[in-house]
Amino acid sequence: MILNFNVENFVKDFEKYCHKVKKKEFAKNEVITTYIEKRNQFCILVNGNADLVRYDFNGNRTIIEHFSKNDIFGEVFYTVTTNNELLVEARNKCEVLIYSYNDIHNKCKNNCKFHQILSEHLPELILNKVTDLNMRVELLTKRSTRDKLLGYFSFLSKRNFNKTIVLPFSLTDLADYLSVDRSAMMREIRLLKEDGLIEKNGNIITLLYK
Amino acid sequence: MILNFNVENFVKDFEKYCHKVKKKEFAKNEVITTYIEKRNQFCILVNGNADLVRYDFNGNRTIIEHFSKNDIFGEVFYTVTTNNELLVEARNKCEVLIYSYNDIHNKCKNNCKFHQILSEHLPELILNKVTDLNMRVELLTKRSTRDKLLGYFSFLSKRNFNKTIVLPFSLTDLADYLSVDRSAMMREIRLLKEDGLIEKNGNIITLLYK
DNA sequence: GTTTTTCTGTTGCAAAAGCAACAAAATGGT
DNA sequence: ACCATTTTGTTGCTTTTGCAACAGAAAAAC
Repeated sequence: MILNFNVENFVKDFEKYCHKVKKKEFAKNEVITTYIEKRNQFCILVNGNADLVRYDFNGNRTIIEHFSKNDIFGEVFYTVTTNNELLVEARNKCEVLIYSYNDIHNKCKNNCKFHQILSEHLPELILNKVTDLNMRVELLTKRSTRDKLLGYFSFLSKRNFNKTIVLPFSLTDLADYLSVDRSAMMREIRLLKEDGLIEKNGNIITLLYK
Repeated sequence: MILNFNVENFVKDFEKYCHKVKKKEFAKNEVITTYIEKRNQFCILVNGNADLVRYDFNGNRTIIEHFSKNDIFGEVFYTVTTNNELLVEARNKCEVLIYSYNDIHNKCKNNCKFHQILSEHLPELILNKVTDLNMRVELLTKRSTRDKLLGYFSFLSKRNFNKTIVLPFSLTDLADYLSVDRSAMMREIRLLKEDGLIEKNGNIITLLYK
């Protein structure tokens, strides 16, 4: 996420600002929060990697969003419309700032700086989510696994101004993110290599076209 | 879209508020705006139906969003990440309020009421887009055409508190919205009927399960 | 009210994606 | 350094989806 709002600085001295905000640690695979109970949590991932994940009734797992350092998540950014479980799971050891709010739009009773800064930047933060979501819809509406892969690779490539990209998660997770079968995706990756469109070395991919 | 912000009243007296805002009419199939050129348009659909549509290189058409009376669209709500054409097309005769802004977050030089109200409600409006987008991701990540159909039907059913729903567009457009092949979708609808899960009469569908 | 166009519904066939299962490689934990 | 677990890569087979083509129904245009 690219922001004018400097999350890093904001997070650094959070204790100065508001004592209602807690920093918590999570081990790998721990559930950081769920989007089903209405606990109104707003979270900042200070360190580590986490995924917003949905499990459906058929046992399929879908990665809705992937979070890394300084990413922001919580129920403000996801008005739940689903019946399925929505969990944020720690991919590895995570440090998270958690703030439970009643109404994020209204000022904190203490009128503290944390909330002041937060509500000032909320539109910007939400607009960033919109950008991510639009990208995701863009990807998911592609008709074939091949186009989803190429679409995702070229998104990462453009964002980092580099034909060589490092996948932010495992191939197993990539399949869950693109919402396709893993083995079919592996087959397609092999065909992309055979067609000379990409080179692959572990989770490092180089685009050879254009 | 369900809003606290009363679009209808807001729109009614827009001339009082700001002379920079223009009302335009569009005939069926006319292009209302495109999201490629950076003209920074913010639009309110006063009357009619329109779709945000993408055409990809294979000629596939995807309906990204469907707009009806009082819906709001424009580039503020869609930070473009794509190479493809993104068009808003009038489905039938449309009346649209169009406002081209430099920076919607800053106040209008005239300090007019239009912009005051607009920027007050912008977070709310954007949050509504987020809800729509999350629903869309939810749908698109479903693995089969059947699940996409059932997911969409039950979304409409829940929203209107009714087991009987009226599809907001043609079956051809529904396929473009769910991002599946039309004939395959028709086949699946037939199977849903045969399995006794739905009843169908034109574009009126009744859910028979649960 | 007639013609033209779009939409619906269906089908046979081809292509793509999903499923299940397995071995090898890599990773993580202790 | 070892063992247990997860991930990668592959394959044969099945199921689902997409494509092309067409006829009838409905809607729009004139």
